Amino acid sequence: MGISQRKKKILSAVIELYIATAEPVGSKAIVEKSSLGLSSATIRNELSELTAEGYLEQPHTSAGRVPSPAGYRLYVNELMEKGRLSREETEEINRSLQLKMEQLDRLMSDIAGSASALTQYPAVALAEPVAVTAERFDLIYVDANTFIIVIMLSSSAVKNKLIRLPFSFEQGMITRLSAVFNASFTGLSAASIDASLIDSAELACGDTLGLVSVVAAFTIETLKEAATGRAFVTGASRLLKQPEYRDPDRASELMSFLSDGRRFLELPGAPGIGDADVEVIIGPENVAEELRDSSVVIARYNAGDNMRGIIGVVGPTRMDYSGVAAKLSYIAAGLSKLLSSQEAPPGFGKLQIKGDVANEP
Amino acid sequence: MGISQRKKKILSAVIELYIATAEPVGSKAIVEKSSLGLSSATIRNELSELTAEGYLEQPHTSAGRVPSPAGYRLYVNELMEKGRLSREETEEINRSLQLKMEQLDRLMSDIAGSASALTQYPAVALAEPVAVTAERFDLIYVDANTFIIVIMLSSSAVKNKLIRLPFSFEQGMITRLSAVFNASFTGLSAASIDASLIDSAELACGDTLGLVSVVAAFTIETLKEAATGRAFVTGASRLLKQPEYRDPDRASELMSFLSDGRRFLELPGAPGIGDADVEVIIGPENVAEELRDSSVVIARYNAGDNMRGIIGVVGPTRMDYSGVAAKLSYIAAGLSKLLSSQEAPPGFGKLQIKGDVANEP
DNA sequence: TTTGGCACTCCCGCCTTCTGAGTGCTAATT
DNA sequence: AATTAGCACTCAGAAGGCGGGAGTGCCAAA
Repeated sequence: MGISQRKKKILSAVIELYIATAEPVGSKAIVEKSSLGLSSATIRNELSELTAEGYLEQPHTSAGRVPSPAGYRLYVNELMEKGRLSREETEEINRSLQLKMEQLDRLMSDIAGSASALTQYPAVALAEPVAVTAERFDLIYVDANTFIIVIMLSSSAVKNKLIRLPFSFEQGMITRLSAVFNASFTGLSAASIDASLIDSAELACGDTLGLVSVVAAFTIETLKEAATGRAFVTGASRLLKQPEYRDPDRASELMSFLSDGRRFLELPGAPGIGDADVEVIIGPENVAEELRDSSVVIARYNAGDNMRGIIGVVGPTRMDYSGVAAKLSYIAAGLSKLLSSQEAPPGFGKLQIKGDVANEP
Repeated sequence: MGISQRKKKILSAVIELYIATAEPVGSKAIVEKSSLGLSSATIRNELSELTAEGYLEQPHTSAGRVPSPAGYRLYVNELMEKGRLSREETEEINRSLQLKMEQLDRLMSDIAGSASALTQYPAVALAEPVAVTAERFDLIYVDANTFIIVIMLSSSAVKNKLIRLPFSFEQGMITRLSAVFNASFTGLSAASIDASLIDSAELACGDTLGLVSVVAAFTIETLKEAATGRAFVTGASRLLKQPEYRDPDRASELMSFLSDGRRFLELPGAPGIGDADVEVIIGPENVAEELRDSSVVIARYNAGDNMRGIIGVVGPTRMDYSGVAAKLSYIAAGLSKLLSSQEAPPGFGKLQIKGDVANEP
């Protein structure tokens, strides 16, 4: 059973005022701000019904009203106008997306950084773990004690390591290693690389020095690493600027939660109504205890089948849902496009360069 | 002109009590705690002299005494016993140092993490920028649209990137590129790679597709990247647990400072008395405005000539200098050893592996 | 159904008082 | 001469009391 149109307007007004001021809003404030031609008394009646219905709360008898989680939920689901981004904001986002792609880590932390800067709330960027295998091995002989392992993963990421050993080996051995690894270690998960596989590879190469073990160890390490979600948190200090976190205990609790970014993987609970690209989780809806009186806005990004992840923003329940959602959604969309395009790009590389070099006369 | 032995003892007592309780210490507390057989009246006399000499401060007339920066300085320089680490602590440190070395980034952030966990203050790990050049190029042909750039730097770090282009090229071209880059791009700084160099390289390879530009751009990017200091900050939230940062404004100020880790590079000001391995910077001695009423303990680490850096801890001036200094110094020493040994290691690789594989039956 | 009016509630900021820890000084003791 | 006991004094912080004012709820009139 819905509520009247007028009530919805009033509820929106309360929420928007509260978002702006962080203070309980009274009937008078609504009359002044929202221009529906009603008197404060009428508003009061409606307010008290909205309170009875659970959409608003009263901190104490003679205070104004504050939205309840249910109120926010209604607002987010039905009432909120989709925020629009200003020209400057989209430009800002585009700029940070166009940043260097070299390291995924760096990109993600930049993204988290600009999400945080843009929303003025702490932000988290995380990559969900994905199963990968090694696609291709290249071993580069540098000198008698040194070689480089280069592994290309099924995700198209490339990892490498310089190995310098206290004993020497021949270039031919490295070539053989390379062939053997390409033949028998590709397409495997970390778990399926076991001692017997290593033994037979040693046999195949005629390796008595343990080189196979060295390469295998790096392979395992790399695969495991790739299969681990990574998280980047930025802007935690912005939390302290919000009045609701002036209580150091509260702030501290949330901060500790934030500082272990991986805990964010717990969050995206029941995939919302139709799995919208942006999800809003309000206060008590959160599974994590520490977030019970904070809200989270999450956007998913997608890069082919090889990578997917989340960017999220944390703030007080009184949060500018509309603006934050719009920004995150824009960022996530851009990120998806960018990451997919890396897989099969336009003239990206070339253009990028010309610019770079030109700036370096 | 020194001060009497007894005064020093009293000063130490004040500082240690204050470190422990965070509250101004009175004459009575000293009598109870430190067991020199004196009455509170005697202590009071001494206290008032120490105050006159500037080693102590009085928040207000009828409060106890609090150490002044000068007092802390004296304590750190002369009075403080070198903290000893417990068995558990050294083990903890060793464990985190033995962690995977794969990524320097990861290692550094782990180190910052354990420094912070151990001291219960926020910690920063940073690598000072070092000039590097490319030492060796390897280009790996993957398929007609794809190749991998592998660059070995003078720091022995290896960087790579997968390049996928919307047009095709031949394997021979990649081979030629590789030769040309090894011939003319090694030993150069980012700044000395310019358009004319690229043009002549294009000529030398017969490259009309812009492949040279792609590789050159990545080279420049990589060199610049390597020449940029990196910073990792962890445990900022622990700050909020300290009573002196219960004021959200103060906390917020310091947090913002911390969140830009690079600002730490400003810190190690005048290389202290004899450039000890651990440096303590007390309150107003800090150049950075935001740190004027916080203290910083810094330890340097060194890894050959290729890398050096700092790990540091930030806290209130009332900080357990002795313990923190001991821990940082231990970590820095371990880090130096570890990083140098990577350059010319023992059986490191092999042993590491056997263990790893064994754990994976 | 809406509105003006009015009594009522109760938080918040302000002021006052009170308490107790701690000081500084003086006089007595060793 | 150094140390100690004793005592008056200071002052921050807690506790309590007192309006002011924003806001409510209800009633009666439009």
